[in-house]
Amino acid sequence: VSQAPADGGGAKRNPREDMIQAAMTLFRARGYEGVGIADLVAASGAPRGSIYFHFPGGKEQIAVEAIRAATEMVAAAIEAGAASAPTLEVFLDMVFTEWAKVLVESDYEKGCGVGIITLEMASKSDALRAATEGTFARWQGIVAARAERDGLSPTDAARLAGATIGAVQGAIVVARAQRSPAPFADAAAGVQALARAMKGG
Amino acid sequence: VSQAPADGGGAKRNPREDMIQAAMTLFRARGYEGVGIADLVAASGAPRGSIYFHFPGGKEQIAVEAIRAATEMVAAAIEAGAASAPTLEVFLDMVFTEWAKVLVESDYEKGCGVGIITLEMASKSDALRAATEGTFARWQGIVAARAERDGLSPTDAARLAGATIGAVQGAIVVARAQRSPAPFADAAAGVQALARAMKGG
Amino acid sequence: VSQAPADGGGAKRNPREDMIQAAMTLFRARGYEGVGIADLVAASGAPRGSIYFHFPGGKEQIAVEAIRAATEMVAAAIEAGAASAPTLEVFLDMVFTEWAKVLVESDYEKGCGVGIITLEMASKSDALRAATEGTFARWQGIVAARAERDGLSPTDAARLAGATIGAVQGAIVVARAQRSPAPFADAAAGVQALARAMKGG
Amino acid sequence: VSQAPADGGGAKRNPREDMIQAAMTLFRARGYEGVGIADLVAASGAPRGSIYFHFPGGKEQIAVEAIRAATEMVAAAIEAGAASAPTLEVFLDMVFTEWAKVLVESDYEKGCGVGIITLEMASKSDALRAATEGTFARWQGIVAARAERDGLSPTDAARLAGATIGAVQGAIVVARAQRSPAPFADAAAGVQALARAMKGG
DNA sequence: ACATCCGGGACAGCCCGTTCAT
DNA sequence: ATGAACGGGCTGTCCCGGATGT
Repeated sequence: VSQAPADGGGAKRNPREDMIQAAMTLFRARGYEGVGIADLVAASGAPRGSIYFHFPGGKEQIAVEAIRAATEMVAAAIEAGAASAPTLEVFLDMVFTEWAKVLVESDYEKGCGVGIITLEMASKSDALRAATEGTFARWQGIVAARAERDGLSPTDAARLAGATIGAVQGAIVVARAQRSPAPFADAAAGVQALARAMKGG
Repeated sequence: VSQAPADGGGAKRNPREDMIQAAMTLFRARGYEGVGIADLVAASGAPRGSIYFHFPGGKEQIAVEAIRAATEMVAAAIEAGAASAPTLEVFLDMVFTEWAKVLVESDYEKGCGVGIITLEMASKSDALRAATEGTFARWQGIVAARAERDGLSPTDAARLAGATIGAVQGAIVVARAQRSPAPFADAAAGVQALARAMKGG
Repeated sequence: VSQAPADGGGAKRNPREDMIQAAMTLFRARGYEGVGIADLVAASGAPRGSIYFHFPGGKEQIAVEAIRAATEMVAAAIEAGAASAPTLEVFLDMVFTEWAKVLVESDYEKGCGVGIITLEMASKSDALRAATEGTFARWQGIVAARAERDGLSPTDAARLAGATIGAVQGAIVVARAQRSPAPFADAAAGVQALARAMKGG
Repeated sequence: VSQAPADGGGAKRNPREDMIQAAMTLFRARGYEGVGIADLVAASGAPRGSIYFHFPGGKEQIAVEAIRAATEMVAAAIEAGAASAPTLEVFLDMVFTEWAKVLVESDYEKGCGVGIITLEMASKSDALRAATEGTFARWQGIVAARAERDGLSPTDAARLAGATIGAVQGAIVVARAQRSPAPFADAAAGVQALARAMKGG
């Protein structure tokens, strides 16, 4: 990244970073077990031989780093929304709308890589489970902070944020099964009702 | 196993049924790709040689039938709750509480087999995706019917039911990541707020 | 084996047996680590897909069974020599002479598979080490029995047999390094001297 | 490490020498194929990148130099024994006793690196085979010289020395298989009988 | 109808010995 | 003299058919 001063824009960058990007993309669609190292190599264009130089921990380490990257990428998007939205309700709507758009525009192939890795691997690899744990806590914290900004108590804000993060994950599951964005609207309704109740009460 | 009506004394039942039961159990914990045919054979005690006699469609067919069996098993539990609960709010609480109990008592190993298969396989096998689609619609229908019984309009009932089913799936994801039942409480709060708003409005 | 009634003599037999035979041959020349599963498949003509049906323990199990087969094959040869030789000294000479012939005729490629596996794997796999332990004890027992038949005490016979088995293994090592049968002559001289001393004493 | 003459305080010595020492140690226990470059780097602490600067011939060259170093190290020990022992018989006993001690004290992990490389690589690399050839000739020469000093003819001395070197190699093999020092006693008996016969004759 | 042995490629993740840019 | 990077090959295991009984 640093030593590419005059790069038109389409050239290859760090093979290590390419691998993580490819992992994020493929895990989102096909899960951890459904993606092989060979797929990651093919998708990233990274050289096969240096995988275990960059990632001595193997596929699991790649996934951990992909989870971290995805965590920050999504966190940045949520934070941008939280900063730009005039009210909490608008912000929450943005969250569900944006996720629905991701699903629809990818023809329901792109889900949440962290969610799928959680379900597949939580019982098998504690390293992966721990990585996913941090992800949801991170996202929840951003939502809670925005909620507090609108006057909610820390307790209420945490609860609302937990409901939001969970509702998104669930909507992704049902939306992919039904090939429909409707679950996001349903989920948004629940979270919005909670937000209103907390504000009104 | 539990509803065996007149079995002389612990003898083997239908090997076909045993396989489906084993598949349900294993898929819930480790996902579709994480469970091999050998695991199913070992867990079910079914004869290895006749798998492709009973299930010509192979592993995918086993999963489809396991999804159908799980769909009906969970549907029966939800219907029992819907019939016994005095109010919609109590019923909704029961749903989240029961699911939380499943997670906690299995040390967060048992999730929802349909949810995990959805995320893993929706992009790969339309047969599996279609099976999961029916599952969520079925469960949602039961919840919606109970909501209508409490006076909600069909439109509101469907939305509330959709929020409920999605919130459960999402809570499972986050609960497994965090090894905590808290996400179910958060999710319940959102759904309850929506139910109250619909009743009050 | 059973369903090949009218087989001229050169046709394929049990693929399991073929694999073990190939393993014996290849391990003798190149050692355990120097021979891959692919080599065994190529040399034996056995089907690749059923290796782990016949040998669930993998390469190690193949080696254990190859060691057992080699043990018995050599034991049979030693026993034949022990039975046919008129005196202990003639028998001992036969042992060294026969082994020297194996080395020379194979251009010093064929050694003792058990010896090489011992040196390579004794510190890594106790299953393999234990298999080799039995091999040398078995061979030593045959030699000792022949020595007792010539009047040696059990103590002397065991010692002489131990010296013989060890001397053969050592002669194989040095002969392969020097591409010469001379080490067998030297080794035989030592063992013969011991036999004579025991008889004379 | 031990003979470091004027080293300020435990600092690193020649990385080239460290690599050879590590190779000797590891090859003795696990063989040539069983030791990887990474193991050598880890055990020696030498920088990974400069291996092919110091050893352009790669792993094979490292092994050749390790063989040469081991040859001289053992030769020095044998020569010391030959010089100090009052008689040929005492000297021979020392050889077997010392080797037995090496095996026992290392829990049968340390063998003769030259012997194992011979068996593994004689058919694959003539460079390695040739190196091992010189080793055994060197050791044999020292033993023969000591035997001549006790009055044996050059012919007898060479034969006795050959028997000795071979018997040691063989005893190492059997001792590692059986986790017992007994093979050294058996081997010593044979060689001692030969020495006595030659002297007496 | 039902069960079994065996066969069949393909590919999984991992690690090897080696070389390049500096 | 070296950290970074590389192509190839390792063992193990996958899901799945034929051939063969019973």
